[in-house]
Amino acid sequence: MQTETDALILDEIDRKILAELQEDGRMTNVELARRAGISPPPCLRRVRRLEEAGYIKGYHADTDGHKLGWQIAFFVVVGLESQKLSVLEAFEAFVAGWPEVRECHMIRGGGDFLLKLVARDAAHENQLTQRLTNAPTVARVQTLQTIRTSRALSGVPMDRLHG
Amino acid sequence: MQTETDALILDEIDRKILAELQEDGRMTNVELARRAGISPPPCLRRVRRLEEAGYIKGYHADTDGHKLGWQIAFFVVVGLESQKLSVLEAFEAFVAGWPEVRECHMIRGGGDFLLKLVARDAAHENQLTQRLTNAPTVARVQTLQTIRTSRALSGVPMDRLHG
DNA sequence: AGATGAACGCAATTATATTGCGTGAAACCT
DNA sequence: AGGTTTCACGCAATATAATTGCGTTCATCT
Repeated sequence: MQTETDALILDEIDRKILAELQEDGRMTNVELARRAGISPPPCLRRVRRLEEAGYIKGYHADTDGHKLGWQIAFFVVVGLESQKLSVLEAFEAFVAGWPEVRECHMIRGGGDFLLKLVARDAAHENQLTQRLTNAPTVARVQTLQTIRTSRALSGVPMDRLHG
Repeated sequence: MQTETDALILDEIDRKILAELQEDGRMTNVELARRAGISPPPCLRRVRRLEEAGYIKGYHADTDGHKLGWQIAFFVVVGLESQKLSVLEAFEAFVAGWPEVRECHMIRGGGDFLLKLVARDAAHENQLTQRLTNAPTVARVQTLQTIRTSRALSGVPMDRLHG
């Protein structure tokens, strides 16, 4: 789950395991083995191997943000005044301290970031947006507020892929 | 994990459980109970209750897309020609069939979507972008390609929140 | 005070995870 | 070809964990 070593050669069974765990990360190994068509011990060994090689980075419960009081999810495209690495990294470090920032992607072209944030309500969202706008080195802020999400799949497609 | 009924009153222990499972969704109930400060049976009952009430929507393995051959992750802001509900829903249905589309968010303002996609390589990315550009009712396409992701947290902040 | 309901924890049971080991198939020499 | 090494499998045994049943406690309500 952590060591992140080198590349493995994955076969059909490994892909099936990855697909199943991507779908239901809490499935028992017995059930997983049944679906993969092998017995539990080798199935568990494969899972461990995938974890140790970094193909599986972790497991997470998918919680309902709305029910937990986070009414708003929004994306922000942030443009910085500089493309210098030190400035980019400073910005990443700046938002790293905000619990509301759930994702931070550096975007091609230099000096731009796409953030995903959550907020408890509109006032909170405004506060966060303002904080970004007023942040040092931030030149431009574009907010994309989510109205509804029709799809939110975890991971990657697990069909027809190489090893 | 499915029934999605009404709202619950969550206490400190529930929040701790949610926080822990958000962080490590495959933790054993014994360990979870230890961290939550209660014994395993009531801990399991709480987890079931959270699942059944929809606070936990599922569990997923977090796989390494890059290692699995999905070299590129990118976001696309799509503008449609119309804001009519039928058109919006048709677009959602259109992309719902693409395995490369991992997220589809309708954005405030009407007629806009933010998609997250993965692609095996640059050619594949171009193909996907072209397919979107040429899609019926699509008026505008803006691609935001991810260079690197410094943060990708699942779920929501679990501190200082209400029930 | 007595009744009611909710949540706990213990103890017992059932199921799962994990380890050790022998076996067979395929790849690899020589 | 024959011998050897490697690798993954599955069985069987053991260690852990999940789950259930039940009695107790505590807070609330009447």
